[in-house]
Order: sequence, then C-alpha cells, then structure tokens
Amino acid sequence: MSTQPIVTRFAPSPTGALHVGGARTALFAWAYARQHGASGGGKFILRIEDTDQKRSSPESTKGILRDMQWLGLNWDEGPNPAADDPYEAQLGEHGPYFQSQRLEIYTKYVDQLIEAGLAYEDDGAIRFKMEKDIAFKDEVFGEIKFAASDLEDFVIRKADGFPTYHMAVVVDDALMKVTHVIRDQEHLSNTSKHVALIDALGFERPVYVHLSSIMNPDGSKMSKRDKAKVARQAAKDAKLTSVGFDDAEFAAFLDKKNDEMKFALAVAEQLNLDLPEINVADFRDSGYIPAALLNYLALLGWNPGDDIEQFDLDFLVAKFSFNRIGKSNSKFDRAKLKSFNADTIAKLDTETFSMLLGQHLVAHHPEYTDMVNDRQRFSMLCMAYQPRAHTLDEVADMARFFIIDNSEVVYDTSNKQVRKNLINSDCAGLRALAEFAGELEKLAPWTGEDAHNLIKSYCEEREMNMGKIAQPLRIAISGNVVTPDMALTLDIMGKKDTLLRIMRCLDSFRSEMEAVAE
RNA sequence: GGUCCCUUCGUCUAGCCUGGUCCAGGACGCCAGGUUUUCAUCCUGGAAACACGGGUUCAAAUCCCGUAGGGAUCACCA
Repeated sequence: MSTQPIVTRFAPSPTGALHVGGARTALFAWAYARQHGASGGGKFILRIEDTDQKRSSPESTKGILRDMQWLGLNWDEGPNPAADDPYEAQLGEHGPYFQSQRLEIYTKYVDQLIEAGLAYEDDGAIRFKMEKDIAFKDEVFGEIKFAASDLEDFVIRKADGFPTYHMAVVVDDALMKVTHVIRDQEHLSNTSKHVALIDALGFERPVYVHLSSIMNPDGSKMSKRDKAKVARQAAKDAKLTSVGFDDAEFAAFLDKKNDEMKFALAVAEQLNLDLPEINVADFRDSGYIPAALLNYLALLGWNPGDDIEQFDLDFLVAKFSFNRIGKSNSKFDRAKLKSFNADTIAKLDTETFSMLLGQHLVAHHPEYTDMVNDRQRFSMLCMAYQPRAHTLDEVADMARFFIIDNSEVVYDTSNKQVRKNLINSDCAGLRALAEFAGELEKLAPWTGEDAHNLIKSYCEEREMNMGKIAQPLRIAISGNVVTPDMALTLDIMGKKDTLLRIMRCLDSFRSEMEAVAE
C-alpha cells in the first residue's frame, strides 16, 4: 500500500459553461479527496485545460469558477476564485494550473520522447508511436485491454505548438501528483493513449475511475445543443420566421445549420418558452438549491448501498466509494430533481430560505424588490411558500397576484372554477362574498388570523361550508382558486387591498348580479 | 464499420462478485383513497422490471455462451 496522499482533480476545458455532467464528475472527485481529508493529505485540484486556442475563453473559465463555488466544491489548488484575475493569482505549489501557461513544460517532455525515438514529426505536428498492447485497470469498468494492432500513432503536439489533450493531461497529472483520475467515460478508450505515454515517460500510473454518461430522457447525450433543439421545434410550431435580427442566420438556425445560443434565447423570450436546463447556471437560475442538485447528481451513478437517497455532502464524503459506482449510463430525470429540491427547500431553516428567495427574486424578478424589502410582508410570503415551492423561481409565478396592481387582477369567466364559485346557482358566491365583505370591513385591527377566524365563525353560524366564502374570496383577491393558507394570504394582502379587490370583483360582475335580482 | 464498454419497474437504482432468504426492495413519477375551505404538502394503498435465446446447476436476476439494443472512441476537440 502506498502512503502517498490522495490527490484528485477536476479538469474542465473552458469552451462553455459547466454542465451537470461535469458537475457530477467534479463532485465525485471532490468527495473522494475530502474523504481523505486534510489529515490524510487529501487534495482536490481544479485545472483549466485550455489547450484549444480557438474555443477556450476567459469568460468560460470565470463561469466555471463561479459555478463551482456556487455548488460549494472548493479546491485546494488551482485558480484563485477570489482574485480579480484568476489567470494570475493561483493557489498551490504545482502551478500554473492553466495548461496554456505550461507550454515549456510540455515541450520538454515531447522533446524527451522524440529523443528516445518514441515520437516523430508529421507535417509540423508530433506523433507518438503506439507499438505495444495496452492493459489497465479501471475502478468502475475493471480490466480493460487494447491490442497494439488496433491502436494508432496519435498527435501529442499540434502544429501550433500547443500540446494535445492527451499529452497535457498525462504530464500535468504526473507533475501535480494526481493519484486518482476521475473523469467521464468518454475518456475510457483514450486511456490507452495516456497509459502508453505515462509508461514511455516513466511516470507512475494513477488510479482510473471512469464515470458513465448522463443522458436525456430520450437517450440522447445531454448537451447544450438541446436548448437549440427545443427552441427550433417551438419556433417551427409557432411558425416563427424572425426574431428581429440576423434573419439569414436565423433561417440557417431553423434549418439546423447552426445551434447559436442567441437564437435559442431569443425564441424562448418571444414565445415565453422554458429551455431545458443543462448547465449548472441554468439550474441556479431556475431556483434550484446546490444541496439538492448535488444530492440528485450523486445518485446518478452512485448510491450508498442502502435505501437512503436524501443526504448531505458530509454523508457523501463519509460513504463515497468507487465500488458503488454503476457502469451504465443514466437518464436525467427533472421530476425527481424537482422533488428533491422541494424537500430541500422545505427543510431549510426559515432565515436561509428567506435569504435565498429574496436574492433570487431581486436578481431574476426585480418587480419583487419592494416586496422583498418589506421585511414583515416578505417573511409572511416566505412562510406561505416555503412548504409549497418546488423551486425558488416557481414562487415568482405563484405569488405574483400579491404584487400586481389591484386593477390587474383578472376575473376570467371562461375559467370553470371562477364560474362555479362566483356565478353559478344565481351568483351564490358573489352574493355571499358581498354580504361577507360587510363583516370583514368591521374587522379592526386586521390580522390574517382574525380574518380567517371570522370566515370560520360566519360560516358556522350559517351552517355553511367554509369553501362557500373562502373560494370566492380567493378569486376576488387573486383571480384564481389557488392561494396559500387563507390566514397568511389575507395577512400579506392587507385589509385595504383585500376589500378593494372584493369590491372590484363584485363590480365586474354587476350585470350578472342584477340579472339575478330581477 | 473496427475497437472498448453497458443492459433489473416509465426513470434513478438495491440485489449480482460470495447461485437458494427475490413470485425481486427503495425512491421519483403515475393511479386510487384519506387529511386540507382551494392548490401544494402530508398519510395510506396500488399498478409497474430481471432485454432475448441457449447452456451449467437440485436451484440463476445472480455463473458461462450467443443474439439484439444502447453508449464511447477511432480529430493537429477535450
């Protein structure tokens, strides 16, 4: 048994946003390092693999750092996320942690291979000779073998002087003393190349742990293209031929000639369409809690071996093991994630929920800013929605009737519930509401609890079902039969607006009421 | 197509290594009932799977072989 400290790494390429598949890989690598904690020398490295000069961007790098931090997957070595320029400020003694800053290092090893006769020039690029059978062990997939006859020489340095992924990953993992390579299974076949390079360079082979892929419900690989796909279909269904700019390019988009995100977003905006969440940032914007996302992600391909499904990171760190990682691909089930998120939200302490919801609303639904700043009302709003929200964002929709102007409440007579509770049976609901409004008006001081009790006693006295008052009242206030708990609803609404909305509701059905009176 | 890998309820999975305790357990979703003045929550119950075909064995979800289906890779992308 080797006593060297456990070192894992997550090595994204900054060619786009961090997506959930990457997040899961990072989570497992992080968890394994943390399991071997500081006392055991466990370390988690974040390395940026920006050897693709064309597609890498600083924006992507920053996005990845931000998303990793949001998830709470902190790293011991890598770009310093607190610094203004993470390319300059880096943590750890094996840096730099951007491959684009390590060019001389790779050159040295490439030269070493050339001198040893193991690599050769080919049109300006350098290729490594694959001559031997390769066998290696993977902690998930077991013993993997490749015959030399099936292997081809491959490029280790591009004509532009940059190393290829294969060269850079091998050199960096060795120099950064990475002991466990945890990555997506798309690299399982590539590992033959890496093992050959490692042996040729005289490095020590790390432990390999390949993770199966995360797929869409239809079995296709989950990717950012899915957004374009959904937007394109919606645009076709709606016969949308322009989004107001770059018409020719948009036509190409519709024709599947490109997957430009700007068009996907524009279509979503115009058609009021929800694009599928793919990236970590998408889930954050949709109001998911990191703990819930991580918990769900951990369960995609790993499980603790008993029937426990909902757990926190401490539990994951304590229980995580490679031999409980599954081999088959798994489909991403948003319904289950949503359920986990709802449970996570419900279990948050009220201050945390209030803070998270407030931040989310202000950031994504600024029309809620006044509400959020009204501490008393907002704390009641939180009480009302914490037990019923599946996501933070959902609250913005459900609670909208609280913040709109009284004149904006719509009484839609085509809605069956509205007719049933207000108009049917000779406007029974409206008449009850009109009568009850007089009682409500007398209530002072106004509290939701008292107003609620008033409904109760009023109905009891008349031996009527509470719904006879409560439902028309809900509609008068919100335009809909669905609201949170009546007492809280009335508290948040306040006496003045409650009464104004009742009057407005009665007014808007005046002709119907008069028809009955005659 | 070559190579490598995978295959249990609709989905995520437990069980498989160390065959019998599995007419296959849990979770999400779904259906039904209950609680709730509404919706959501919550509670109770239900339908729902060992890809297929051969072996081995007294006995196979579990071991072996084949077939089918799926994924990855075969880039001077990672």
